[in-house]
Amino acid sequence: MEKRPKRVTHADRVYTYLQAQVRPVSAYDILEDLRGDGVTASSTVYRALEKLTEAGKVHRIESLNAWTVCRGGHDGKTPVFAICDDCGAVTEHVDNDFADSIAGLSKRTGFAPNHSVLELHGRCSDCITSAPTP
Amino acid sequence: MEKRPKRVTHADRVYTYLQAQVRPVSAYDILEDLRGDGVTASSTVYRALEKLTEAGKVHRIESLNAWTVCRGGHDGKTPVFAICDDCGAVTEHVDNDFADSIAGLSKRTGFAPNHSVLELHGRCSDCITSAPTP
DNA sequence: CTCAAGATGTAATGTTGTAACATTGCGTTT
DNA sequence: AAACGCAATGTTACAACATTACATCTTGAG
Repeated sequence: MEKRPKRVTHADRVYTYLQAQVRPVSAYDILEDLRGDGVTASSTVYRALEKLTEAGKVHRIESLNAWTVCRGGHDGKTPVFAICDDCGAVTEHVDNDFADSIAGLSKRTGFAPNHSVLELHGRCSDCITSAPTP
Repeated sequence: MEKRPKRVTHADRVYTYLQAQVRPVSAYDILEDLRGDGVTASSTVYRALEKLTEAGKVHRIESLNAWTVCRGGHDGKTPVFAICDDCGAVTEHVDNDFADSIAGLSKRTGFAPNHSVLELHGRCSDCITSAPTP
């Protein structure tokens, strides 16, 4: 007797797709790649991304206009993204130092942070190793 | 021997305009407001913004797709922006804690940061005071 | 079964940003 | 003055990203 599965929504498909990606992808990339699965409109993709973001399952990388699955395992803590401008790799970090920095600035200024965008651009260790700067 | 003044460019006009704004504005807002001064194309605005950004005179707020004049006085240090989602006010901070956090993450992971996007969204102290959360 | 809520489709539109190439203004060189 | 070089600007078109309004379909609760 198998349990009747909930219907598979496009949000599920988008999530599965994002899990398979090694880099952030744009909403329109998602659309193109999921057309074969019946996703035909950008609005559907954005609705899926909105739900997944609310659920904390995906993140938007503001400085790339792109989306990535959450690989952080952070519990409400702010993720920090390290973005390699050479190879495009993005790693997600949960970092208490940053959390403390935010708390400190908040305390000093009276600003009450709600959601933070922390995105570091540079070169990942792999790219540095394979092609050191002259 | 007097130094010949360079001609007034649209980049100068954009800079002056941005200095007069209390919040970040979009490139197309700039375009609309400077039409009377002969700025007629988005490309001109973007070229101006690119130059000013390279010169460190303006910043792009990634999470708002908007631009603001530099009010930080940081010397190559990464600015942190606190963005009030209620009133739209944005304050720029130079914060050594954040710089240390970046350095720490870099050391631990081997990632070499080049440019960082640090944008905190929340409520500013003014908005908190005038309408405390229930 | 029926209905309400949610999911999706459709189509249009809005917003942001860039590319490619022509033209202009102005100082320097000849 | 004429020719030249170069940066700034204009023009046009388009790419990329995102939202909106409304119609239709699906599903689970009652």
